[in-house]
Amino acid sequence: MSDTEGRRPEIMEAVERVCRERKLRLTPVRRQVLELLAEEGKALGAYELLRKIGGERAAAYPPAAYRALEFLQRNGFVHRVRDAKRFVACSRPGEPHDPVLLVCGSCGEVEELQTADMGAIASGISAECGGGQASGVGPSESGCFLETAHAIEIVGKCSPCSADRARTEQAKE
Amino acid sequence: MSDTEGRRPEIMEAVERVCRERKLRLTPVRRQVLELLAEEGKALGAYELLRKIGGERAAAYPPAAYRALEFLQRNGFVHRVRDAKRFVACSRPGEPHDPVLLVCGSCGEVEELQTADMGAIASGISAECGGGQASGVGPSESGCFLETAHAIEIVGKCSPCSADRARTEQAKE
DNA sequence: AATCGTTATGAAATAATATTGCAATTTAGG
DNA sequence: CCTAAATTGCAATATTATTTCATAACGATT
Repeated sequence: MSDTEGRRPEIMEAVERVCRERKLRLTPVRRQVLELLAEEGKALGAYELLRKIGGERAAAYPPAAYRALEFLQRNGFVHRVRDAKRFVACSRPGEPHDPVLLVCGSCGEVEELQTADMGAIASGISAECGGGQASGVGPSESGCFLETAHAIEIVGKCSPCSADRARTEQAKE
Repeated sequence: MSDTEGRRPEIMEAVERVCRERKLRLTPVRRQVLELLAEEGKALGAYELLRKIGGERAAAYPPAAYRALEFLQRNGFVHRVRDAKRFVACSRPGEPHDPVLLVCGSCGEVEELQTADMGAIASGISAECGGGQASGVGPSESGCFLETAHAIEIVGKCSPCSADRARTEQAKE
């Protein structure tokens, strides 16, 4: 179902290695947030994480979660899913990449596509879109927007939800 | 700068026509919200709109804005920019399309690319991403996620902001 | 024109998400 | 040990968004 489901040990190990290499401080809070995300294998909200971390007590202290998440994002261990207002463990921590996130508008499931070449995707999109409609876009332009893209979110409907809907529609008849 | 800047009359006319055709009720609040967005030609937040609509009075009544925006979105007259928590007038109201939004992470400027074929973009992306990394993705799969995509947001950096940064970096030297 | 079901609006309250500012502590490095 | 930088604790607050219930407007049909 998820990219990281059941991969907690693998992910934690990779992140620890990267932190050693880059001399990053994977403090207890940061580690715990990442563990929770890797364990769940799905996108969680900041307040969900807070509740899991410290029960009633920590729930009153949002900045703890946001700060840990900020660190994890900055270093590519976690991606922010803006559409769903959630955060998800990166499925390939340490291998720097710009994420392409598929967000299911029905169930909130997030899937992460891997690419090292955002530029190629960008070219594909701007070619498909004609390129002439929006100014300053497209690989041929200087200062091209897409060449500097750093995050893509696609909202749609995942396979299970599509199936659910098909079943529902059928039931109506 | 923006897709809709200075196009308010044109946009309003198109929307009014579509509403007549489809027997949609473009009530005063809905019209006003759309006019504001078309006039500004950029993405605005719900509370910004509230303040512009009714001053202090309406600022205390969020649902008015959200309900109008919901109607406008549902009918394709406005797009929601989730990343920026803003809303922007559609540059081609009435021509149904799935939007591809380019959001500048620095200044919040939103540009709308036009495409009638989200599927082609999706194919491009999943081909570029290998398709094998994420399960259930890619045109070859049944129940493919991307074929049902209905919104794409790309966060990056617009040309002016890229230029700004270049200048700043230069100044540092 | 009266009725009726649907759709839209008014209003208060509250939920959910996110940030700011400052003080205290911890850490890494010299 | 000492210092500068990074991190954490904590309170308060800002911002965005939704829920609930009651009232009002619309429009199709009689």
